[in-house]
Amino acid sequence: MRAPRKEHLIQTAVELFRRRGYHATGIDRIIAEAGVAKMTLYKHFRSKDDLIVAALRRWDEDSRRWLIRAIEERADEPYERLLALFDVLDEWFDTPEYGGCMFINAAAEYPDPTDPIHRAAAEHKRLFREYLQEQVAACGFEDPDVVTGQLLLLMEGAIVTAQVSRQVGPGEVPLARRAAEVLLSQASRKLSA
Amino acid sequence: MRAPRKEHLIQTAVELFRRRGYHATGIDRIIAEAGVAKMTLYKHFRSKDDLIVAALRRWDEDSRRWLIRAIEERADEPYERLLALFDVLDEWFDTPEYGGCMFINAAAEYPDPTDPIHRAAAEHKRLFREYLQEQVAACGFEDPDVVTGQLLLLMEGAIVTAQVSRQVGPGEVPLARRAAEVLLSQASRKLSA
DNA sequence: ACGGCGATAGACAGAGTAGTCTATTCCTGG
DNA sequence: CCAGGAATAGACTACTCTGTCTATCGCCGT
Repeated sequence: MRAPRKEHLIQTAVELFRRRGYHATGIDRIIAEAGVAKMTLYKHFRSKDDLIVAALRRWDEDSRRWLIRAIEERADEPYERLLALFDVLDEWFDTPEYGGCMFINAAAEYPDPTDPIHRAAAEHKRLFREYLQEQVAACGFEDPDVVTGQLLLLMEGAIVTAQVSRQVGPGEVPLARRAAEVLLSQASRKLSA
Repeated sequence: MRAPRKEHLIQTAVELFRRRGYHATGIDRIIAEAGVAKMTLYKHFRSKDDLIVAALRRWDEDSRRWLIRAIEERADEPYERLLALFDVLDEWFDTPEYGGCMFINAAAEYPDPTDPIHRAAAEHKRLFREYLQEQVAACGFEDPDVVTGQLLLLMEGAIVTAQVSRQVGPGEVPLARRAAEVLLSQASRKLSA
């Protein structure tokens, strides 16, 4: 085995940071949960911040992969995928331990935009935007930047609203989905398919 | 004077929590910045959490007042106010020390929805929704809940995107505003005015 | 069977945390 | 001018934090 401890450490860190937040999660808690010695952690990571960045990168990959796969399981056509995105969000929000988006939360706790942690969060958003924009472009919209940006606004809005106003939501997602349908139907396309 | 120290303390706490976050801001820092003794703080607040809640309530009032006033300075008609909201957001995002929404950030650092801090954050969102819904209702939309909810999704989405992807934004706000225009124009009204 | 290496537990440093307490000082009302 | 109450500085408790260091243990291949 190469570095199963490192992997396990990152995995544990992801879970704890997601559930409890960054400042609120101590190193001691992480190593206890991972069943690993402190020196092992500091052999693999220079600092806690370093571990946070690693956790963000790992969750970036995992969550994007999961999200994209879930979307593509539900819809083959790019246009339907844009709407399926919201159904997948719904599924996510319904998990009992839902605590918002790990990357938004990271940007909240590390406000300095030049901080590596904040940058890692921003990078995640950039990468998901790339995927979404591909789908939008495949639909033949005239202004894919605009359409993508608007869908992302609805998505982020739903994520945050579901996080802050937990119980209230009879469903932000149906709202977001309906809004997306209207926006897409009103956006001009290069050719009518 | 009745309790100017308490007021000043809350004001200082608001600024520090907004700029640096909650866990990252220590009691010592707050009293130093406010030029106040520690005992004075604990005479007025039972705990740090108590102070956080007080700061959130204060900022809830101040920010809502500021936001509503800014909207109503720009537009007299409810319909225009719904759009003016986004222009006001733009102004807000353009301040150099912009660090996102204090309430979203609080919900991120205190994920437990039963935590008084989290609840104070949710309460702010609820109260602003009330105002917005009045404006929407005044426009005569058939389903004011839906319209309000969709506008809020765009608003929250813009707030978060501006926070996370700082530099990138050639403007989430124009996007959000255009989306709002489309959604409003497509929503059915009871009577055509 | 044994040597070596990597992980272990856990002590430790140094700073920082929230919150309590005391002794002094300052300011105000009578 | 003086008494009283409130705010002050700052010591202090009891933890917790990140990060370092050491001494021991266990497992591996040879």
